[in-house]
Amino acid sequence: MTATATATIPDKLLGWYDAHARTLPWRAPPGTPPPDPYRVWLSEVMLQQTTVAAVKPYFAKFTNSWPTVEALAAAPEEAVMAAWAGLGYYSRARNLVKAARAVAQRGGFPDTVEELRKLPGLGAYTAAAVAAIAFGRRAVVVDANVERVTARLFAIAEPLPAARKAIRAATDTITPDARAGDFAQAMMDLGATLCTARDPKCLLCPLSADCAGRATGEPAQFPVKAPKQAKPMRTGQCYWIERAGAVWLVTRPPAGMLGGMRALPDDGWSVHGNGSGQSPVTGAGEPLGVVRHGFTHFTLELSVVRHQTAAPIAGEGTWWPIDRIEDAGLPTLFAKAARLALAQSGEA
DNA sequence: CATCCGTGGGG
DNA sequence: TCCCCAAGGAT
Repeated sequence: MTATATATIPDKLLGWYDAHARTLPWRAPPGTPPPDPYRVWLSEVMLQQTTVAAVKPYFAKFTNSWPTVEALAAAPEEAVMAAWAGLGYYSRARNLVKAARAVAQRGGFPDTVEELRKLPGLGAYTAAAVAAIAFGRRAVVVDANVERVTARLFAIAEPLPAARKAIRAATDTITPDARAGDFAQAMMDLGATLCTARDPKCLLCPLSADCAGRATGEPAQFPVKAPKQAKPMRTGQCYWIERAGAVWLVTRPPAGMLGGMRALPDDGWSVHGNGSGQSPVTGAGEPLGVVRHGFTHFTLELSVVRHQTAAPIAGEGTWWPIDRIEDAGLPTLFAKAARLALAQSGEA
């Protein structure tokens, strides 16, 4: 019997990873010393529910502006929020600053899952990933890729999210003591490139002979998921208030939707079901059009209304130069609204 | 355990 | 156009 025939699942997977690992800016090649924990942590937080392609330019921008966790800890939160604009899930950016300051305060990153887990923004997944990838700890790393790979490998038929316990236990049984970081990344690479959600490429998979899901003939049925609810529609207004080449911007409350981000003033659509239609300025505005934007749990149709006024504006805010609007760090919804307003004034 | 929290790309 | 999905976490 050959070594290949008796190789274990982790051995086969690590062998595949040695030959096929993706090259990524935050990653060390297989078998080489681990990368800077700061870069591992930063990339893992950015990658939460976010694609590799979307993360790459942000990772470059952040490591360029703030090369170390100490540099990030010293940065104004406002600058970090603005740099994060467009990446989504903005509580990540707020927690990023908090965690960086805690790490700088204690003189470096903790190197165990238990201690990492205490940092804001690090849950079970991220704490395990950093411990394994940056510190070589044996940790059970389960993200959406691993969930899918493991559910197929063991043909786990229980639907998510209830199946998470069984999936974690099964992943634990195949996680090796050595090279746990490479193993975790190998599972994620396998899920991202071969064991994909639709149309898994079993013919190229190093684990196909071991895969109970493939043996069923329909590996793509795993993991089984509960049906999803339809997204409701909400409507609202936002206001492009101009005065002398500047536009009125506000900073949103720290918690809630787009929390802590700079924004155009609006009529409260994110708090109530629909917006009130109530402008912060008196007088009739000029309707510029509608921006449609999909959030996780509802779709928004946001009407953009222009006001030109010399009157003071109620509430806190700042007059932002319109020719520097790109630097305001607006989240995508308001960047779209601003684009609409600018296109309209270009025609005027 | 359920809900909230963004965004862009692919089928 | 619409739906699904992606290196989840906090409450």
